[in-house]
Amino acid sequence: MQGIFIVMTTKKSLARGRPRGFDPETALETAQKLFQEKGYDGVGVADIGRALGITPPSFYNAFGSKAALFEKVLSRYTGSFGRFVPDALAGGGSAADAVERVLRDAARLYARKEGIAGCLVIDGARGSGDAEVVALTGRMTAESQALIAARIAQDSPERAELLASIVVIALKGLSAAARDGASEAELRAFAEAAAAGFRSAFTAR
Amino acid sequence: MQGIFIVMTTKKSLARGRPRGFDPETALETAQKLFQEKGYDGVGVADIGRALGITPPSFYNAFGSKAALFEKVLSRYTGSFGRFVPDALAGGGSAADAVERVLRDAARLYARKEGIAGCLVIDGARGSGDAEVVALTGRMTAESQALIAARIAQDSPERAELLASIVVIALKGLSAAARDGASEAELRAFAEAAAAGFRSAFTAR
DNA sequence: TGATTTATATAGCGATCACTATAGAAATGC
DNA sequence: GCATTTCTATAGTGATCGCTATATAAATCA
Repeated sequence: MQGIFIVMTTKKSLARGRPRGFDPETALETAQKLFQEKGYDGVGVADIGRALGITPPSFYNAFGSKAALFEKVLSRYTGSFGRFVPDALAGGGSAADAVERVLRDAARLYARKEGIAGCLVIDGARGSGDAEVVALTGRMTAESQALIAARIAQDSPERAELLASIVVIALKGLSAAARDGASEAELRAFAEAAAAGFRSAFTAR
Repeated sequence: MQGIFIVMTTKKSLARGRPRGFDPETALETAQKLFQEKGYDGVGVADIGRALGITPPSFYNAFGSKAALFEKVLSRYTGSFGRFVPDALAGGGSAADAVERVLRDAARLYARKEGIAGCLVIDGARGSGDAEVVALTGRMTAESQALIAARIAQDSPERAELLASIVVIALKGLSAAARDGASEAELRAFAEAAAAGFRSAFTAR
């Protein structure tokens, strides 16, 4: 009897002690919006607490630290919104076709919607004074770049690294421009041009 | 007699009072390096004072405020380093040729040299909590975009605005990537691809 | 020399930051 | 009922931020 319960409850705990007054998943969603609007340094723990209706001790009991919360938010982000990169790469056609899908999707997804614009991984910690979170987002960007390079390498193993860096620089331009208020039409126009430019670099030689 | 002196000395004053213990022009240069390394929010007045060997009262007596100093630094920046945009636009050939020069020069100039990378106007205040300096750099970026649009309009008046936004998004990508540590080879490869992409967008239709 | 002007340094202001010590509230196990 | 466990709020920690009040040092003018 007991064994069954133990197996079924390894996740949520047996609800001993006072229950939480807020939903951690909702909290991650709220924190993601805040981080994406104002950047890592622009969001204070007090801001998050106010948005969630909780006080600092509850925050630290649930998440450990501001940096740890940001890491959880980033993980959630790459698992949902950020899936468009591997998804676009997984489609058919040449590497140039795959890159074109990546850039077009980025233009569509990065465009401002309800106050949110750009990529949290690329720009969420940009300019932050916290070296730890800057390094974290840098590693995550490098991981996406590696995914892109791996796809390009299927068609052009020699120049995959350099060609992938071209795509990532374009994504950084799209994210920065979106955060600066560029319209979706402008982002789309750039994505088309960048895709054409990539195709010419990809085809050349 | 007095009138002549007044006209001749509106700038440097007649050296009444105790003279400055530091050179304001050198201070602007030092501050520019600091702002470009760490961004507006990343540089404290104490940092600048330490680098110049002066104390806060001297700083505020000379520059008024941190934001005012940043504005002076930006003005100095656009008059020297930032001249590459109007200079590249002023050359011959088509608008696509002019844009290609802009992008190539940006790749070369934005690449990290002595710890400095990217564009101070584009990224110097990115993510800052100071709305005033963010608005200032935004206006300055818009001015450069207007210059680019004006050149494109000579060849393609209908689509000049959208085409100019493509160029600025590319510049934002170059600046962000340079600050993230991209090599000059990567920046150049992107600039070539972006120039080719712009040419295809410019020629189309 | 003495008054005036300007720049300097010491010290500290109020605000904000991430974070925490302490204690009380709300659940379960026995 | 009572102990245990967990989450909660009040209040405040030390550090850092941009900036300044006060007083003094160093120059010129009369």
